[in-house]
Amino acid sequence: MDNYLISIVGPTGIGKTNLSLKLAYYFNSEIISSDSRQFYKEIPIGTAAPTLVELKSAKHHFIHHVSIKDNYNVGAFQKDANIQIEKSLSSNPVVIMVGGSGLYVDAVINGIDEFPKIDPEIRHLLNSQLETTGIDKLQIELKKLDPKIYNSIDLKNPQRVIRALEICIGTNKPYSSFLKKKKYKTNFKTISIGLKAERQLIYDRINDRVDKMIENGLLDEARSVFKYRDLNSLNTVGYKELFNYFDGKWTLEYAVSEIKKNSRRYAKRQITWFNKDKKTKWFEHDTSFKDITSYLDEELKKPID
RNA sequence: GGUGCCUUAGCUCAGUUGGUAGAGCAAUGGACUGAAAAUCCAUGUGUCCCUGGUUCGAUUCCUGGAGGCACCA
Repeated sequence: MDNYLISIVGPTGIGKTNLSLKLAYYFNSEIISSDSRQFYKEIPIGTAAPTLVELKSAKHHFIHHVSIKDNYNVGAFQKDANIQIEKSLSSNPVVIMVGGSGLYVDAVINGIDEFPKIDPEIRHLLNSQLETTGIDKLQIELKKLDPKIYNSIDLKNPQRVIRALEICIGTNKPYSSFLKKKKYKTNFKTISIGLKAERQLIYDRINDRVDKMIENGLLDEARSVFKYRDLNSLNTVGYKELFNYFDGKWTLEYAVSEIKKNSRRYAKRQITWFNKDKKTKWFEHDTSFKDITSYLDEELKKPID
């Protein structure tokens, strides 16, 4: 039998974790998490990470494996995940990947170009330039350093402009020169399945889940990382809003309703992203487990091309 | 029971000296190569409470009704 990565995608709160556990049991597989916030060990509640019991029911990777203080990103994840997937596949031909971070999922499945490490000071500098002189100056700078990328990225998006610039400045080469798009080779085939549901149901579940997080101690968790609020890892739904409450800027009630709203918007963006991949097979969230496994068993039987 | 004010988008409200309407928020669609639970772009949502009347034409003016709020009994 060939090696397979079964990737489970879908909006937050729809039941991906639960399905991954059942599939891990069914295939006797290990689980790779592709959730860019469940990586962080300090923030399990607000990121809806699997519980200790759930973590014990199957071998998990990339859950709580780094600290909010670490500078972790897609590139690092892609490398780490590929190594881990190889390892896991050596003992079982099927490995499960589950998570809602589209870019991270994509990096593992389709690859991502390599970029050299850049001194974080450059980004810091560019960010303060953005504050003082505005994005126009940065756009002009980018046009000079990399006219090719200037014509293809979203110039109104400061994060995109700054990323391209930091590469140009840090490497003395245009950002676009790193976009090799070379053929990405893995020794596994990917089967992608998605969970979907009516928008209203997704939203209702998100709202309920936020209330449960509060009951389960999200406030204490957020308070415990409050002093690290400026870290990128904490620019996260559930924390950034509570930080405003701790500051006295928002009431708790308002902060909670903002968490719900931002989670809803996040779910919407996830749906947009995952809809792009036409190879994903979508299942209603309440599809029976048997229907899902019979689909997967069929796919596993197909000859690899 | 009386008097006054209110009723317009999912919500809060603006507005039309009479020519079927617009803000904020919510929502919706989209983008995405190391910040991605991030960041960015785009888009509207309508029995203008009901009923008659005046008028070429009423959401707007007038009559009656319903609901809400306030004050007075």
